[in-house]
Amino acid sequence: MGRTRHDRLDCSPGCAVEATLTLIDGKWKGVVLFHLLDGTLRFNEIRRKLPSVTQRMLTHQLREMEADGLISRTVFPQVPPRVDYALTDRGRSLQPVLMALKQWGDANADLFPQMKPSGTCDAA
Amino acid sequence: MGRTRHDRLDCSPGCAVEATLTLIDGKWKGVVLFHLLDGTLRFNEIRRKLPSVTQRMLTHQLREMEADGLISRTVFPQVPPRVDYALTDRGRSLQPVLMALKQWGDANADLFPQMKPSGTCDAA
DNA sequence: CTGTATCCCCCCTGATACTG
DNA sequence: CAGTATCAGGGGGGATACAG
Repeated sequence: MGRTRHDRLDCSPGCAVEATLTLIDGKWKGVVLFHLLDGTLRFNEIRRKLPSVTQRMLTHQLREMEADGLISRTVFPQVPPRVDYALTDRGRSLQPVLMALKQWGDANADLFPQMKPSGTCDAA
Repeated sequence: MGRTRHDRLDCSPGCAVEATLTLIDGKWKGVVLFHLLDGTLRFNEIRRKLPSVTQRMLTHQLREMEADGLISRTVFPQVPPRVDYALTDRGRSLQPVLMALKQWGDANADLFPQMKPSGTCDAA
């Protein structure tokens, strides 16, 4: 079945915290969602924004987020193929969470020596 | 060295999102931080709040959060031993992030069938 | 009470090649 | 362009026993 990823949930008052985390952790998910806040993106457009993600992993993470109802996947029957990814309403509702994560990360950039200051990135 | 956990960081405009996630994902970290918002806790007090965490994992996660400067660890040289865990200023600054995660989780509880409504948990 | 130490397994993740 | 298939490795995580 499809819900095995959420088995880590126990039931304590803070379980909703972990529940949300199970949806957005996993390598790249947070960044992908963040970029989709700006609008629909094609597969390779997302790929270009994540310099070191592999094709296999990106596909996998996108499929999981689709299964969780966070993003939508639209296939255009063309040659060459075209697939658009966009946030669903539920995915977009994560915006406050994503912005909180980003703001904290920027404010504590000293913890992440390999993270360049916001705005100086290669994908900017 | 101690920073290998953060190797997943690439440099794209959303990298701060992933950066923050590397600190609070990992099983139980989010919930532990959430509970520590209410005040200092002893090792076994935390353990009681996480019904299914193993001793080994809890120790490990606590050590990582300590290394990341999110929590402080105070050892009282007593028999039996006593160890207090508390949020550092940096850890407490995660409050907006943690609350955003919790609010979203509660608002989307339908995604997590095994999560009982907030307030009905065994540890309440 | 608060941990370490040891063993072990599964899955996440990567590398590479192939396909419609 | 947008994937899938396959092989392989490393580490996250669990169970259990032991220690100060």
